[in-house]
Amino acid sequence: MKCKYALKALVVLAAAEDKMPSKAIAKKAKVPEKFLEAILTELKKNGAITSERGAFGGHRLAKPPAKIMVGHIIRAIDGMLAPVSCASTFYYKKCRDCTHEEVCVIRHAMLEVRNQLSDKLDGMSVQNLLDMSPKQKQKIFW
Amino acid sequence: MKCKYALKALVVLAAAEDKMPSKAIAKKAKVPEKFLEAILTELKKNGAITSERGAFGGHRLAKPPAKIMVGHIIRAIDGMLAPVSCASTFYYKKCRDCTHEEVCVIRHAMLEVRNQLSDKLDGMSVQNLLDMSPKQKQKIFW
DNA sequence: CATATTCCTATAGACTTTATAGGAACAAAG
DNA sequence: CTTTGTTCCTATAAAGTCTATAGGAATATG
Repeated sequence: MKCKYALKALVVLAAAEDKMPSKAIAKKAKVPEKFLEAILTELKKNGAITSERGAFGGHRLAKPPAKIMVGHIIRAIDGMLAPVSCASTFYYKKCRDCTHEEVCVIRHAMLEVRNQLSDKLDGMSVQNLLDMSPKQKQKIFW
Repeated sequence: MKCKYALKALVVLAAAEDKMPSKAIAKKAKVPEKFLEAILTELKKNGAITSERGAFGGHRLAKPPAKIMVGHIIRAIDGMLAPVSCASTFYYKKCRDCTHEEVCVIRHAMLEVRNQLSDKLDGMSVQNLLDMSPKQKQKIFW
């Protein structure tokens, strides 16, 4: 959910013409307000969005939506893409239950899975998401 | 872990020449005994293995390892492959936060992901896992 | 009957998920 | 300088999932 909410928020921001307060994003994205606040903070830390405080403050994308990659966001919010930590590039960690990692058949298999997954996810941008929406005036994304 | 343990148990059984008691599998696979017991029960329900009770009982594969698919096992143990339930084929469930599923951009994107994932995982058998192990007498899989 | 095993049920600690609540810090407008 | 609308920060918490552990009933063999 958290990850999904993050992506929804980014799509809303990508479609918006100006900065938006979290309340407005929450409404458009149908995400619990306070929960979204925390997510936006994470997205900011991650460099995907920027924010302005105070009255008439709000959030906006930090870069063009075509440069914000879904894989990057998922890693920031959810953690590793790989099914097992020993097959992760960005969150590598040794397994307790395998001693000969070089020959571990589970690891080899899961490396293949993780590579395919990251190819897909790192090649998919927020702009791509936006483009999946059918062309119409009243934008409904979900 | 659970899923990984299940796959490890299946690889051990695939490499074995005869039925094996759970204790022996646990040792070879380096999986907690009692936990493995529960997993083997699930694998049996799923049709991947058969078992015999009593002294000299044990577990064996229910079919040739080339016909036991990793995707099938993961679904049985972990549940859906899809990142979101609305994009799952076998575990479909409507999201609360999306009303127009047909146009939902998140769902469309995650459908692509789940399709690639299931192609990979449903095309990978326990035999394939076994074949990833380097050829040598003393079989060490992990 | 003794032994080795699967099978079944219950329990439990730690962690993750999915939030909610309350208020401090900040910025703009009147 | 007060009001209003924000972000930002910290704490709390209910529910669920994960990762087992424990104990023993049922079953099969010799």
